[in-house]
This record gives sequence, structure tokens and C-alpha cells, in this order.
Amino acid sequence: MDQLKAIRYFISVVDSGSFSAAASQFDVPASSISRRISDLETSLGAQLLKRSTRLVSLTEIGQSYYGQVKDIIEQLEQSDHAVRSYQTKPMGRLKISSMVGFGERILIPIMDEFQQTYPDIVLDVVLSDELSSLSRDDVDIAIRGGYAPNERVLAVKLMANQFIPVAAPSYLQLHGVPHRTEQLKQHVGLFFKTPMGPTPWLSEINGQWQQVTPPAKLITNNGKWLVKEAIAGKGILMIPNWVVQPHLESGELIQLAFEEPLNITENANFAIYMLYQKSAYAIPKVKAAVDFIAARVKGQFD
Amino acid sequence: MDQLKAIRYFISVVDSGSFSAAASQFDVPASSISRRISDLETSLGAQLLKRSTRLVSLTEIGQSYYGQVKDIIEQLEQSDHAVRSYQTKPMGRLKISSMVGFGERILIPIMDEFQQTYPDIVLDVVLSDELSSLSRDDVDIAIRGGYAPNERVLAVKLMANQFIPVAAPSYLQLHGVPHRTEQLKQHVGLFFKTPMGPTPWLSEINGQWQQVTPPAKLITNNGKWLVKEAIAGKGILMIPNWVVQPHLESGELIQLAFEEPLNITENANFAIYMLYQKSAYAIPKVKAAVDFIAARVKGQFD
DNA sequence: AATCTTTGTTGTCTTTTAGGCAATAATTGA
DNA sequence: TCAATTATTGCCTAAAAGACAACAAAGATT
Repeated sequence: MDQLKAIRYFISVVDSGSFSAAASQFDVPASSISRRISDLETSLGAQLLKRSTRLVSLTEIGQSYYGQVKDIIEQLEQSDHAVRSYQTKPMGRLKISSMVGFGERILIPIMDEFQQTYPDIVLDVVLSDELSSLSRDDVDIAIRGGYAPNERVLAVKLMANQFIPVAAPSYLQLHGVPHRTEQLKQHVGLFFKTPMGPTPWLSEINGQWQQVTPPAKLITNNGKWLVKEAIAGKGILMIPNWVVQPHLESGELIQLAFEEPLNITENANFAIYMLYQKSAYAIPKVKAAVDFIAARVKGQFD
Repeated sequence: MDQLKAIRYFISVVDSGSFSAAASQFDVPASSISRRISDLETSLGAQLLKRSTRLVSLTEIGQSYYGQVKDIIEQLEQSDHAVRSYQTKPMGRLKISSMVGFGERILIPIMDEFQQTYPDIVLDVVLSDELSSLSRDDVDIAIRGGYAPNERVLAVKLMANQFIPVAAPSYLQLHGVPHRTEQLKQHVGLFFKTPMGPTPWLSEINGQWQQVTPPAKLITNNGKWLVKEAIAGKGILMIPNWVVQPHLESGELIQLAFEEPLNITENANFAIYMLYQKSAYAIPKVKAAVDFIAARVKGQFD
């Protein structure tokens, strides 16, 4: 008996809720579906499905088996895919999804050289702050500010993502330079809006994290605009340090120093991670890109 | 193509290192092995094995595929086994492996009632402090002082396993009652020997964990003997609190209190866990025992 | 309530796929 | 160099899955 085939039929029947739907999905007669699943049940010595001509439902043990084999089949298909996409030469379409800011300022500049090194790889880079599903084969590499969703996905820390407070010299001349985080409430805030919403500013005062968010002047997820407004002296901005690094060096913006810690999260380990399927690392194009990005970003900005 | 069959052949060839050995293992002609694996390679579009008439070895991608499918096949066989041994009534042989001390003092007393509740389950309880392999179907439930080996094994925390320092009143009269962990070095130690070796005593002094191990009088893995010697006033003993609970209540032993934290590990989460295969929970006898033990032990000692 | 339609199962035949056996080629050990 | 072991290939047989028709059962329709 081809158990794998039987399991695929079984999963299809459960997902579609009928034998005939599964039959048309696999383009075989319904009798085949019926026979294979019946074989499977016989070999397992238990009934997986409760049949009535109009409704197909899972038995208790069928429910349990379904949950397990669905995962197993998915793993197997991932492994098969990894082998199939294996070539000795890195080539093919490589889809990378990155956060907008990181993509514009860090990723795209280094990928020019990547394309020259690997001319047979067709890059498909999507910049978005939405979370995309790494598992459904649509994205090979994702760059996000969070951890790996499960144990089959590897997360490489590319760089720290420390939010720092900055302001233009003109703003500080007008409103004064704050030295204690509590003073921030008397200032003007420019707010970065993450996919999870606007980020309140937190400060650890006397061992307790408290909000020290100033009144808002602007809230946007567009980093460039925020920086432009900050340079124009419109307010104080909390933003990842790598975004404003050149403006700090040119003197257009000045980093503020406070006596108390200031951040946008209580968790100090906020960082940017490169995520990819563990099994996909066997595919040369993925390996090439993962190694390249890790080497460039970590070497340059760490 | 029966991919599952091909993969089983492939795994056997890798494990045995030859096609003919795999053939005799499955009792089929070697030509079948050759054909199936060849089919598999064709369907995957990559070579998995490097053949030379005398030596069979894995290619790079074959190595990767082998590691993945071996795990997948094992999962599938566990799932199949769970369905096959599924009965509505809890019955059959149930093998439990437990640490000696826990088994004698906690497990065996409650399992009397378990046998009355489930007369059709034949208990096979092995007490040992050695680590046994849960995965090879030889043990259904293991009770150990550690974490789960992988994500398919569930670990239920049964009780804390806090080591506390105790001594007999007679000992304390003779040697004095220590109040600071540093004083322990002037005392006499009775040492519990875990499977990982003897356990040094650690204390957090000025924010740093340091050894405060006294000179040894006795080192053994036999908890009963240790307790007996401690009651006889032979020395100070570090031992899990549930082991000496009755002796503390009777006054035969007294728990020592120190100004600094004292433990045998820097990790505070030392505890006793019940381990079992996730998929095995579908088997009524396993479910019955897991639920029973969790309810009894957690309710009684938590 | 009677009929119609959809759906799953069963029987029979055909096609596909894996197993069995002998012959062959290739590599290693004596 | 010869013998022995081992993987592959060709050809035949056996087993298993697919195709198609007929049938039975459960809802839906009238």
C-alpha cells in the first residue's frame, strides 16, 4: 500500500469535507479515494472517518491522526522541495521580504553587489512592514524586528535596533535641552508607528518603567518624513540609531542624553533578525544570500 | 511511485552502508532497492548517494535529506503506532521509568489506586537514575529531573525539586548552628550523587555564585542511607525537600536557614518533570496514567 | 410522502508499478 | 591476475492503483 498517497487523500477529504471533492482535486475517480482511505484504516486498525452520504467527519482518533500527518506531510514536502531546488550553482528566483526602513537604507545598497556576484539569481525584493508567512514558500528570506516563529525557522541577528532620542539643534535652541526623561512631557513628540501601532516612550524612573510620552505632533510609519520633520526642528524623535546615523554625523540632528534609561520597550534585546527556513539553507541561492547579507550587515553595522 | 517505500530503502542503505545489506533487511532483491532509490533521485532531480561498487556514501544534499526524512519517518511511525494501539478502554502494558527516590516515595504509593481504577493496565515500573530513551518505544512515561529532549516530547512539571540543607539536632548541638553559608566549610557534608556526579553546594555571596562545599563524610546516590546518616548526626545534608518532609515534621531533622541563598545549581527552576511522547497521549492507557499522575502529584505536593 | 439528486461503496477490467531472477559491469582483496 | 562482492540492467511476473459502471443510502425538492 502506498501509505503516503492514502494519507494525502485522507487530508484532502478532511479539508474539503467530501470524498468526491478530494477525487476531483486529485483528478481520480472517487472510488480510488474510498479504496485508499479504506486500506489505510484497515492497516491502522481503526476508523478515521465517520461517513454518511451527505457528511464526512473525523472520529476522535482520526482527528488526532489528521493533526499529526498533516504536519508530517508538510515537512516532507519542504524537504523534497529543498532537494528539488538544489543546484550546484546559486540560481533561480529569490524572494526577500524586508522591513521598509531597513530595506531602503541597508539592504538595497548591498544587494547591487550581490547581483553582480550571482548574476543567475533573480532578486524579488518586497519592502513591507506587514508580517509575511515564511512557510508558504512565497518568501525565501524575511527581515523582521522579531524572533523566529518556530523551531524550523532560523533567526540570524543582523544588528541591534536601539531606539534613540534625537532632535535638531534649532529645536533645542528654542525649547531647551532636556536632561531628565520626565521633562519630555513638556516637549513635542514625533512618533514612529510600527505594525503593532504607535510606540509610547518608556523610561525607568526609580526602578519602574513609566510612560514619558510627549504630546504628538506627527505620527507616521514613514521614517524619511519623520527624519525630515525632526531636522526641520519640529520635535523630538525616537528612532533606530542606524536610521539617523548619517544625520548625527553631519550635525543635522543631535542625540539627547538622559539621566534615566529611555526606550520604547522594556525588553533590551530589541533587534533586527534575518529569518529563513532551516531546510532551505541547502538551496544554494538561499545559502548564498543568507551568508552574503549576514557578512555585509554584521560586518558593517555591528 | 511509493515515495515512502523508497525513503525507507534509502534510510536503510545509508544506515547499513550498502544496497545489498538493505536488500536482505527488507527481504527483497537488491535490484529493487537500486530501482526505488533511483526513482526517488529522479523524482527529486538530485543525486542522494555516491555509489562505488564497494562504498556507498551520501552527497551533500543527500546528507541533508537523510537527516530530515529519518525524522519524518520516525514521526509517522509514532503516529501510526498511536492509532494502532488506540482502544477506547485503557488497557495493555504501561512502562514507566522513574528516578529511584521519587519512585519509592511518591510514585509507588499512588499507583496502588491507579491499578484499582484501571485493572486492565499492566504496570511495568522501572526505578533508575539512568537516563532512558523515551523515543524507542520502550518507555511510555519517564519521570526525570530535567527538560524535554525535543519538541515532540511533552514535559509536565510535577513538583519543585528544591534542595534544602538539613541536619540532626544532635549534630547542631555538637558543631553549632551555621548562619552564613561561608561557615559551611567548617562543617561536615553528606553528599547526594546525581547521575551527573556529586553536586557541589553553591551560594550567592555578594551577587556571585561560589562553592561553599564542606569536606565530605559520605557520598552516595542512596537517599535513604544519606537521611539515616543525617539523622544519626553525622553531618549536614543537601537534599530535595520532599524527601525529608516527614523527618522535618517529626523533628528528627531541622532545616537550616542562611542569610545567603544556598542551592546546588544556579538555575532556580530545578524541578521534576513527567515526560511522554506527544502522540502517545492518544493512547488511552498513556492518557489515563499521565492525567492520573499529574493530578495526584501536583495536587498533593505543589 | 414520493421523487430526485448527490455521494460513497462495490465489482470488474485495465494500467501502472514493484518484485524476482538472471546476466553484466565494476571495483576491491588475495 | 583472478576471485569475489556489489550495484545495475533487461525481461518477466505479481501486486496494487486507476477507470468505469452499477448500486445503495441519505438529504433535498416538490
